[in-house]
Amino acid sequence: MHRRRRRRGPPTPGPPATRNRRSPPRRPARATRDGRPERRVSTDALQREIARALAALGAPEGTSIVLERPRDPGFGDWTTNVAMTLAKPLGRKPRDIATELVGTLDLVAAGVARAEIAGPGFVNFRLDPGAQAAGITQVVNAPGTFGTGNAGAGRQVNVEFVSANPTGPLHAGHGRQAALGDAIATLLEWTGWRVSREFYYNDGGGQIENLARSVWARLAQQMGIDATIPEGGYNGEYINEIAAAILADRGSELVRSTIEEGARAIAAGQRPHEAGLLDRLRVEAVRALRREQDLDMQAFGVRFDTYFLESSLYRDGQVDRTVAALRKAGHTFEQDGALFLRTTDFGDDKDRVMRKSGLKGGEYTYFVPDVAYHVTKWERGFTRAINVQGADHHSTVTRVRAGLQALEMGIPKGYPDFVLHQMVTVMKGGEEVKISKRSGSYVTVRDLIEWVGRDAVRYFFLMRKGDSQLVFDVDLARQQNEENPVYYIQMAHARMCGIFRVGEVDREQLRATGADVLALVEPEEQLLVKAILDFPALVAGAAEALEPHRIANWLLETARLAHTWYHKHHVLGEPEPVMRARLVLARAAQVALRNGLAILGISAPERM
RNA sequence: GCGCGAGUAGCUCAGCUGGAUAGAGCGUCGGCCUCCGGAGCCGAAGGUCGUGGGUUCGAAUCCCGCCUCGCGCACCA
Repeated sequence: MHRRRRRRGPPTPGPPATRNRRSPPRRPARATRDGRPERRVSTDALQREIARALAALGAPEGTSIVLERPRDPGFGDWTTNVAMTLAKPLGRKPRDIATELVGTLDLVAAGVARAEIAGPGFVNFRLDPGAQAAGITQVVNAPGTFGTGNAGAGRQVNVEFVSANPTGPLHAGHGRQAALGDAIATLLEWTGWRVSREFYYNDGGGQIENLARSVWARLAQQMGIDATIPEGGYNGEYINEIAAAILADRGSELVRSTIEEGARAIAAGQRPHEAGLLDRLRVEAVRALRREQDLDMQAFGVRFDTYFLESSLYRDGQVDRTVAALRKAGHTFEQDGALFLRTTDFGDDKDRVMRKSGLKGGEYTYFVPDVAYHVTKWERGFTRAINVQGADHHSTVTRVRAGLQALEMGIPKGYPDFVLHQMVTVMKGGEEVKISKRSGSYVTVRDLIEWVGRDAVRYFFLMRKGDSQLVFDVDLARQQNEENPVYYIQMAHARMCGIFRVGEVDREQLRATGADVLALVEPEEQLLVKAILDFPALVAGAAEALEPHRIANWLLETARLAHTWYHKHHVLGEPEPVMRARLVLARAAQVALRNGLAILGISAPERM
């Protein structure tokens, strides 16, 4: 799919803004692996009581008690495997330990209705249905913060993504990266990190040179002069458009004569000596393409806090400083006229060239500014940095990290984090849309947005984990029915809103107490309640793993439960306590769906 | 050849960092329904989790070998 992409972005920094900051709910001392803020009250009590009972049983100090949701709801609301993990240390059978544990437990103090032993030694706990539902009152009472956490504790993190070369429009692969990077950034914001979204722009190097020469050739052709796109150049129609724009603007005789000379030089495989004109074309072309890419990202609803230019690294001496530091640290050597970095000292399988030999032009290779760039991230105070890239660039991972280690400036070994995603295939009209590198034709982000809309593009790029190759089914994405997962989820949200609209109840003003939801006893209601209450832990887990697809899956499942509930039970017109309880549930479901969609950058319409 | 990723139901994919009888959607088969807002709902069939070992109370999940597919392996970015 995407070939020579990646490598980063346009200008105008802005204040290192943070968005979507939410007040940080605290997390339990160490309840479950991921903490379940909304259930904290009940699990903390349960946790404490189990710890007390285990101590009485003679369990070793510091035995970790893991409370989990059983996969099968038939097993109860919470389960623990301590009896099995203690089997070895205590030298007893898991079920015997479990039996004694249950006998010692004070169920009332633990806040559970029932405890039972099952399978090889699980202890399952069932909460009172009313107590279970009580959790959702917190959702309606504090809808804005539902799902937020504070694992980040206000620390700074830099998320770099898209970072396309300014050599062409953004294609489907960039779209996946934009959706992924933006969602990861939002996930981190929701869990208490101060996030800066960054786009690194490779506005130097050989690719840009090829771009300038390609524009030159098209310009010449448009003026009726014989010229060909150079080897490694760009053939896309957009080059013609850029050339046409330049021509319309400055097609003077002077320009014409210089172009003629330049075209002859290029044809002879030489660099045109009218470097001034080539430089101008480069500037024009880069500016035009950056503007296009900006418009694409804007249409996609992605905003960056910082656009970082590779050229600035040269201009302000960061590249030279980095090279000097690497030499000083003693990990460089010269060979065959080139300067090498001994990256093999840091896990690379081969030493890498930093500065090309004179024969090859004597310039720095891309990886030097890359290292210099990451040094600036560190120096700008980002103790954590995440790079979202296509898997076709995974070879840079070791290289950049090795370069940072070689500097011996205290940057951690795994810095930065990398999130790599696999390729994208676009299906349309039942067949794969082939890309042609030669002709420069491929599916752009803008094409996709025009075909199916921003929301669907986002969802389809986020519904699979990054490790999997992704098939983007345009025909499915544009459907306006339940087969389309985006439509299905948004419809669930709209339905919840519809209840309030028809009932003429202001859902924003709705507040609840535990007593209000005691009537939520139907199985469909219990399932929906559970799914909603799982949301905060889900967000925490997805943020930690940097896996937004978990949110997408949860949304689909929760939407399903909401539809099921909606079809089976009525809200309006029911007796007062039931209607009241169901309104609370409808509101909680609406809030949970809305917040989940917000993390993925997808709108939550009130009606469809 | 080396590195990374993937291999789970007919198809597309989940599987929450080692748990109980491996799940969902679509498709197939059988039945029900027409209700705040739109054909939705219930059930069934369908699996040697690529494969062979190992680790342990317990493996789709962790380790090793092999097979298949994708991506990468530049003095390109």
